[in-house]
Amino acid sequence: MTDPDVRDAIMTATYEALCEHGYTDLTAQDIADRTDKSKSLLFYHYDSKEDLVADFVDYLVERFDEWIAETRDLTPSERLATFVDWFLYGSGDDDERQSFHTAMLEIRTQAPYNEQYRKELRKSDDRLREIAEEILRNGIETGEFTDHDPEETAALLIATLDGARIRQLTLAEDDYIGQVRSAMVARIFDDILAEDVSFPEGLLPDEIDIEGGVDGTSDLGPSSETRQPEDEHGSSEDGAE
Amino acid sequence: MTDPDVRDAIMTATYEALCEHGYTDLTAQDIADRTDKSKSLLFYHYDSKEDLVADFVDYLVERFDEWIAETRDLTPSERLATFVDWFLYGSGDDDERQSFHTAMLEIRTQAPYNEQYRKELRKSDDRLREIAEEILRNGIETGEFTDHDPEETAALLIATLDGARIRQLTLAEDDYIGQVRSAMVARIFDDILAEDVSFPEGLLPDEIDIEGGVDGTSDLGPSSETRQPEDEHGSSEDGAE
Amino acid sequence: MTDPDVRDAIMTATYEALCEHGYTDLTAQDIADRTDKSKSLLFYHYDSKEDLVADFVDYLVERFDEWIAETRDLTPSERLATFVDWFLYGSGDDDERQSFHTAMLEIRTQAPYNEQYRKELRKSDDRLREIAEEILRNGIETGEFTDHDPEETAALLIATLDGARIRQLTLAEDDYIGQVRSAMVARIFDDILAEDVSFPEGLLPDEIDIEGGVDGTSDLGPSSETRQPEDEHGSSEDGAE
Amino acid sequence: MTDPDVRDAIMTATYEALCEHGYTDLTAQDIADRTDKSKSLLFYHYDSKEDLVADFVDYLVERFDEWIAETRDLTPSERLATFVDWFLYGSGDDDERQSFHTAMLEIRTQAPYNEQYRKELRKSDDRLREIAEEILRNGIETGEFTDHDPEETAALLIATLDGARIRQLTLAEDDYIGQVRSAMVARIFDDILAEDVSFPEGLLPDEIDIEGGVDGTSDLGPSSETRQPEDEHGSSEDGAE
DNA sequence: CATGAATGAGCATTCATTCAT
DNA sequence: TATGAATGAATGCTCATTCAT
Repeated sequence: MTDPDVRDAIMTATYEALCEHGYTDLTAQDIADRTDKSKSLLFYHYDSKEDLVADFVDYLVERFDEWIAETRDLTPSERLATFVDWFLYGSGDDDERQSFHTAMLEIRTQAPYNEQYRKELRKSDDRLREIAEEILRNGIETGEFTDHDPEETAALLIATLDGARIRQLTLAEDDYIGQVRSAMVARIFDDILAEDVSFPEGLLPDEIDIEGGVDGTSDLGPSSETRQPEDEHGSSEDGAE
Repeated sequence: MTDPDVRDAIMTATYEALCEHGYTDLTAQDIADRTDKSKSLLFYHYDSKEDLVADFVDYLVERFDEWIAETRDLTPSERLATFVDWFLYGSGDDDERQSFHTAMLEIRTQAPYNEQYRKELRKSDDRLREIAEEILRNGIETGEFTDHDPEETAALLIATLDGARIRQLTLAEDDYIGQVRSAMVARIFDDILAEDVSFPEGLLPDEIDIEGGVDGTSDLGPSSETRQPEDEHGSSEDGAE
Repeated sequence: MTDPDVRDAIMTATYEALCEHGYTDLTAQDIADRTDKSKSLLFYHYDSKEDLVADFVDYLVERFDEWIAETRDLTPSERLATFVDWFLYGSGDDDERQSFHTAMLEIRTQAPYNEQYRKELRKSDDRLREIAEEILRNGIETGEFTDHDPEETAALLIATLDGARIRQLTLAEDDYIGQVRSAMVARIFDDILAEDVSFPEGLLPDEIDIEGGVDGTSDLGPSSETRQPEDEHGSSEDGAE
Repeated sequence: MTDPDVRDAIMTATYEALCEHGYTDLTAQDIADRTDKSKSLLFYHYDSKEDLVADFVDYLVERFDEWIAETRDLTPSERLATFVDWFLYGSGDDDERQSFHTAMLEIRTQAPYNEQYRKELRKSDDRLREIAEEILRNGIETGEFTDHDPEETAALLIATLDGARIRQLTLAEDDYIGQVRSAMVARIFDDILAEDVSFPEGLLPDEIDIEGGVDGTSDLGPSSETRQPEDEHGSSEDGAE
């Protein structure tokens, strides 16, 4: 894989195919069809479909890291809010986002059976927890957050965020995520934020762009616009003081 | 499906097959192999494999309801602790439990693509939320819990529990669940429990027995013993006062 | 494989496909095409193509044993001559016979790489050597053959016969087999046969019928006729006195 | 193919790949991997894989001729013994030799389906028979051998040798070759050798070196040592008087 | 009810060969 | 010469589902 364009093309095609078919029904053909290349080429570049998907997970981590870098300049509470909303609402248009997270959940679901996926996913999750802890720790240092155990809180935070998202995806018809978000602000962040700090309205920076390009010409969706959480979650500021 | 014994046999076989192969690799043959009947018979009783799995989810709800009935006599805080530990630690031996939840997660993962699964799973989830809300509401009534919005709290609680379990299953190597549990007790229950009430040490009643039998002769594991959470979560009472 | 008709059908189809394509280019489809059944059925009855071919070799041994039984009543020297000509000229029409032996040789060729084939082929070869030794031993007992080491002679005999056939198949344009046959009669049998015994003109009993039927309606070739070696080998009796 | 070094490199690689994978599983990649060149280059030098293999057979004949030239100075009975042992035991270490002959047998097996291979193999075989006849004819002239038909005897001899080797390769677990060798000495050579001549203990001259180099730096194995047949065949002189 | 046999639609993967550079 | 990238045509095998009995 000497040519990064080809990898990008395959990764983008994989992303699209995952959104459309889900992991369980993902075939090599589905991926190739979203490429101007042949199915055989996939196996020229990867030893197996599994390898390809594992690389896809890795690719996502790279995109995530790029995105995280963009939030460095925000204050801890802003970063926290950004993090939460990115987690809960993500990037891409609504349908695509749901499709994508569904597919990713399917891949996670295979982790117990699949060493390779497990390894990549853990790598990705380690980054996630590191970032969350870093944000909390910074907040404690700057005095924006009350003193608490950042590791434990990060674990709780991410469990809740992940659970909320997964449940929204797999079960809910109503705005389950919004409900959890307010509860989280009220019950968890209220304890964490210092007296005079309120939980900022979510503001996402440039989204994670799967395609990795800068011009947003990807057909992965209108990925360069700043996303706002839907209105019903706007109640956050009310619940946060 | 006129004969309930046959249904039980098929459901038990499905459970075992799911534990062993996971949903993605579950074949009709796998199920039939765990039965003294033939593969064709499955299609005599169900129109498709999908139908069979959907019925399996329904079957689980029935078992859940039976199990819930057994907790009616506990105090709200006891029921809450029981609920939490059942959710996080479940029934069955350790391996089986994990296998089972992994397989169930796979099925949930299909919900976005599968109307039928979605319907059954929502039914199951509705029961779950009802129970959680009921427990919280009862606690408020008896004064064991402080006044709060039970629906929102239930949503938060379940999101966290679900997220913790899923993350333990799909990502964690360490005792992630234990970490989340303590954080939850410290940050969420502390607010909920009235001044003089502490979070009880988890005590599970008779477990949900998938097999539904009363004699416990099933090979689904030693399912009738009362389970205790592992030691590291026993710290709950410490963190809850 | 409860129904022997199906096995027979598959074996016959395998025989024909082997004759036509050779082992190297034998595909499951080729076999299925010579059946009124589907390709999938082959894998219903056999776990793999390899298993099927191994069973085919076994099937041949069964046919061989049936054929051998028919020669029990001949005198040792007659049996020897029959054995030699069966080995060198075999059954079936000329083209088919060659094709078949070629395919069998390909299978033998895989033995060093394939445990399963090796096992079946050895079984088949053990029968062959047993029969040859039995013939020689009987001849010594009846005084038709001079005293010699039957095991060693059988080894030499079969090596020569096998080599001759293989070389005819893979290399020769001329009547190489005939040449070897006369030389064998002159140089080997001359020593073995007692003073007053001459090597009988080859006379094959009913041929080995791959199909195993009794009516010869198989399309495996006109297999029930008594075969005679081609004329040019008729010189055998000349060289043997 | 202007550069003989490239041809040598490809031929050597082909030899090694054949030993390791056998003909049936020989891929162009396998050959290229044993070269410092790319797979595409093979198709630059040869129109097809088949062409390459055909050239490989031709290459072997060239090596054989070089080797034969070295035996010119021996007496006919010495050359005969050398020829026999070269045929039965060949050159190279034990494993390699077997692997190689197995692969060659696979190629021979394709001859009936493949004009090109057939042509090359016949050329190679013609040389073999010529040499055998030449040795026998010389022996008759010098009086070392009794008068007999050299062509017929050569045919018999080679059939037996070839059969023995092939059977050892594809079937035998025991020392089948040794058994045939003694029988051959006792039953065939005894008739051929003049009264006062005994079959010499096999002595191989410099072996055929596939690589064709003179310095023996090839990793084809320690190919320049004189090989001796295994002990159990040393009984030849005993059986030959 | 119950089943063994049967099948069609796929699917991941392989590999000789081609081609632009 | 030389190669990395690319591909079409197969191939063995799987599995939900059907059906005759």
